[in-house]
Amino acid sequence: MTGYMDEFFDSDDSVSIHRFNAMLSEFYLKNRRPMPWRDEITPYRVVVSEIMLQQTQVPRVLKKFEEFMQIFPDFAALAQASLEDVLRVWQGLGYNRRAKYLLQIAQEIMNRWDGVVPDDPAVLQTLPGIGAATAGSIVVFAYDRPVVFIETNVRRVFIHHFFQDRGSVSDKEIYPVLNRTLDHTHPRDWYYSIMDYGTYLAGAIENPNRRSRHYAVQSKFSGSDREIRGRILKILLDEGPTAVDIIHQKIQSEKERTDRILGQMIHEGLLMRDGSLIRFLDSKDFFL
DNA sequence: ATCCCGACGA
DNA sequence: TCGTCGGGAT
Repeated sequence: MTGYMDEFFDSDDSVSIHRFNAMLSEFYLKNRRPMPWRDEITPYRVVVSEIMLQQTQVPRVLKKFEEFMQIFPDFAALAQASLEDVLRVWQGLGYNRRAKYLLQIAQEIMNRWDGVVPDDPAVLQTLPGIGAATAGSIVVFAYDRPVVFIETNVRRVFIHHFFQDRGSVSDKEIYPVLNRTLDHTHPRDWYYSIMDYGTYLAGAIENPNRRSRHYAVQSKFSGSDREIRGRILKILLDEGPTAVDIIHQKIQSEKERTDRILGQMIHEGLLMRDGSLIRFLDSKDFFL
């Protein structure tokens, strides 16, 4: 059934894929980055690290991870923590919604999954704050199973090597190549090597992800709502429940703007009004 | 000043 | 599909 050209391209692919994987493993042999969630692997440590790594670079996560593990050593401990406790440890990692997602994940793992992290990406994606990329990475890194997922390093490496002279490369195009390249015998190490090589590439050449169809530049932080949200969070962590007037005073922005931002944070389930005070939700306020 | 980065809700 | 969400490094 296969014509001459099909066979030609198939064998050509095999060769380039084989070379690529040989290059990867050679790179990894010399440049493997030690990380606490790689060197002592448990499903809990994998879940926590992957949520932290969603939008935060490795060096910043490295500084927080051990502290987080000391304070919340397992799902049981985390599931019983207050949102305020988790947010306090989370300080500095950014995107604070993730701290709440992580707390909810721990509660759901304990109560619905008997304390066991599901090994099915589709199931993991039903948990809050876990999308396709994180679901795949959890299954790969916790259970060493060959699941295909795309995140920034995968994207960077594959665009660089397999879409050399292309622009606007979509993830849809990357999936089939990734699927054929993935090492099904040692998927965990294979993905580790992709992560390390991708990070190396980021420093060595212009970011190939600029040629991804999904690449986007984010608005600047200084003067943004995000900055004010961060400051509101810090006030509440330092002062405890605080009157809206006091928050207005400390934030020093237009009242309407501060109110709008407070309203969003309440809407997201991070904060709540308690009489005239603003405070963090108690776990019982959102417990399943 | 610019760069980076996955999930979610509209 | 697009806008939003932090904060540190460079």
